[in-house]
This record gives sequence, C-alpha cells and structure tokens, in this order.
Amino acid sequence: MNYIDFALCYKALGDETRVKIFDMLKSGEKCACKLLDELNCSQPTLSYHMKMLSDCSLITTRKEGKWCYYSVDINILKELSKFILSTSNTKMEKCCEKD
Amino acid sequence: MNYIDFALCYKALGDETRVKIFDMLKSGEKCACKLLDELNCSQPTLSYHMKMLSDCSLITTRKEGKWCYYSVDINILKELSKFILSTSNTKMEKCCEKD
DNA sequence: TTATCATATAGACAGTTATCTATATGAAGG
DNA sequence: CCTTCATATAGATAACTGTCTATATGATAA
Repeated sequence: MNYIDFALCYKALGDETRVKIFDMLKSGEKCACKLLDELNCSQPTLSYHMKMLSDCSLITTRKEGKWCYYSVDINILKELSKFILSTSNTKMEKCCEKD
Repeated sequence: MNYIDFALCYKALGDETRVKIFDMLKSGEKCACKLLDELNCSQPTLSYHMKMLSDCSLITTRKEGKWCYYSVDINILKELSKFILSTSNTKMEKCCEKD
C-alpha cells in the first residue's frame, strides 16, 4: 500500500456515517437492510457509502439471493493500524535549527 | 473519543499530502520549512494542511521564535489504532436471514 | 410472466475541500 | 525603527462529497 491507498482508506473512514457502519461491521457480517435500520439515511445513501468502503477494500461484499452481506477485511485493518503506529523511515536533514 | 472525533481524525488522514506529512512526522519532530521542501505545494497550502491535522489533535505544534515544529501525538495514534482493530460491541438482531 | 423486494444507479444540488495568489502577522537582526 | 524571514489568514475558485428523489436492475415468489 502506498500513500494514495492509505489516504483512500482513511478518507473512507473520514465520515461519521461510514465510521459508524465500519464499527457495526467489526462485530461481524451484516446485511444491508440491518445497517439501514440503524442509520438515519436513505437506502441509496447507504449504497453510496458501502461503495466508498468497498472501493478501498476496507470491506467485502457477499451476495446471497437479493441480499447483500458486508464484512470488514481484517488484513487491511492490520495494515492501516501498522501504518499508524509504525515509525517512518523518512530521513530528513535538519534545517533552520538554532543549535 | 466518539464517532465524530474518529471521523475527523480519519478525514484528516484522508488526503495524500496529509498522509505523507503524517508519515514524515512519525520519524520525529519536523520544522514546517523542512516539510515544505519535501512537498509539492505552496506555503499557505501546507499551513492549511497543518491546521487540519492540528484541529483533530493528531499533531502538536511547538513554536520557537519564528519557527514551527510539528510532531505526532502518540496517544491519539494508539486510540485510532485501537479503534480500527477492536471488535465493536454493537449488537444487532439478525434480519432477512434465510436460516 | 408478473409482482415484489433488495440493492444500485442517475441526476440534481447545497455544502465542503484543496489549491492558488495576495496580504497580514509576528519574531529577530541590523 | 525598518527589513527580513517564517508562518497564518483572506478571498477566489474548480473539483469533490453527501444527500435526496426517481428509476433501473436483478433475484425470488406467486
């Protein structure tokens, strides 16, 4: 994953509705209609948010008949968490220092 | 931290330039002018991004004379990481299940 | 085949974001 | 006090986002 990938994932989590959806999915796979029950938004709006979360691979979709089941991808979560906590290798020369 | 706080932090990280800045700061405190050297943006644009990262408490600012030094707040990072990896307590009734 | 149900897509639109240039602020040095 | 330097703010603007209603798609049931 590069900076663009990370930014896409964080952007996907950077919305109150989606972070709520994400939190719900962490406890296990959920049907779209169940998510809709818990959120104050229309069905197309939920669909839009699920697309954002899917496009960056944060969640996976399983279709069964006319239902959609969503779940979080644990591997991506580990990468995100690792990125947040890891120490960067970025080396920089000092500048505008007084000492 | 509630959903809104988390969403603000992730939104702050949801931009390629800012995720890059964040990565640079992980290796230690940096001066604004050094960050500017490494990025392809104007000084006011950097200032804008630093404000976004500060407003959600992801980074802290230390002023010394006319220079600004930025660094990441490790406590917030731990919270973000914990949120990503933790299992939600959200309990939901099953719905539209076939079995 | 037709109706129904779950989900996705299209189109519209107000609000937000990322960027720039120009300018202000505030510290340090002469 | 005036100049210079680092950073912040203001204002403009094009692009993007989140939301809605209306409609399409695609699966299941009658």
